[in-house]
Amino acid sequence: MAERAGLNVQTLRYYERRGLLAEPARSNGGHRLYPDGTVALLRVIKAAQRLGFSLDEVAGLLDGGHRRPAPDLRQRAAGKMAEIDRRIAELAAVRATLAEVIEARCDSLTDCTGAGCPLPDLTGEPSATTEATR
Amino acid sequence: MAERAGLNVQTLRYYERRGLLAEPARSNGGHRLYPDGTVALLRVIKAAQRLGFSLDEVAGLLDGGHRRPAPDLRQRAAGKMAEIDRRIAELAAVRATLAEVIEARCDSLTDCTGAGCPLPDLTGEPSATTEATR
DNA sequence: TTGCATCCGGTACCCCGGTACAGGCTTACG
DNA sequence: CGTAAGCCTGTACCGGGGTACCGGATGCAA
Repeated sequence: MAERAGLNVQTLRYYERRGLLAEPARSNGGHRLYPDGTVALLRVIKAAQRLGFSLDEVAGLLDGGHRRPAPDLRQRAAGKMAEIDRRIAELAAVRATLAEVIEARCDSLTDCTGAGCPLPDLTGEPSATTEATR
Repeated sequence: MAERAGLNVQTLRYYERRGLLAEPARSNGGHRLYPDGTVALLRVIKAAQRLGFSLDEVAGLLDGGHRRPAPDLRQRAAGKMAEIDRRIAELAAVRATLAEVIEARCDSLTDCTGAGCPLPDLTGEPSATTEATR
């Protein structure tokens, strides 16, 4: 199974523990007998992960989807998209600050000689300049 | 010290272990006596962290900055910016796919009835449709 | 001097998504 | 029937950034 799905055996068992895979039937000797469609299910799980859902969230999506025809997926996708937008915005802000650091030719975290170095602001330091400007 | 810097005491000791703070002098009884400027240093560390540097990277930046006048900071900031650009690009791709999922009105991860549902593609599933279209 | 807050070192635990290893049992193939 | 490959459970570990708890020692003020 693991081979067919391109996953580690331990990962399958991990998913089982996390509730993503139902406990499968067993052979007399105790070996897991996976039902048809398990490969497809695992691919769905990986796809959902790539969309930014955590394993717990994927478990919820799978459980919900089986019982109700629920518009849950759409709702959760929308929520996830908002979350991703927030993360993108954060990263964009960080990126902008890094650009300033580079542009100001900052040369040290602690004693930057560059003009317009944005580092003092970032530290929340109550500098003379900051005080004076308000 | 921890109180003045707004950090947990354990965090200070953790930074010491990680090499971000030099081992401070001790009182007779063994209590740490932090030198002046430690609050400022901790603020710098937090600022660098906000810029996306890991603790190891911050340690490197601090060490380097003390000895050489090195343009290291600029170089590393540029590298970090590229890294952040990559992460933003990944998130943008995920965001786009989520938008498709929402637009196609997908209702289930496993049995989506929406037209143009992008999920099959994501799973890497060798579907009949996919086969036919090439 | 006494009392209480705080610090000390050491160790263990948190989240997240897995991965590895040990020691033993089962299954499939020849 | 023998043997090797593969599975079984249980437990421990990875990385990153901390946090919590323990028993004991210290520091400072009244």
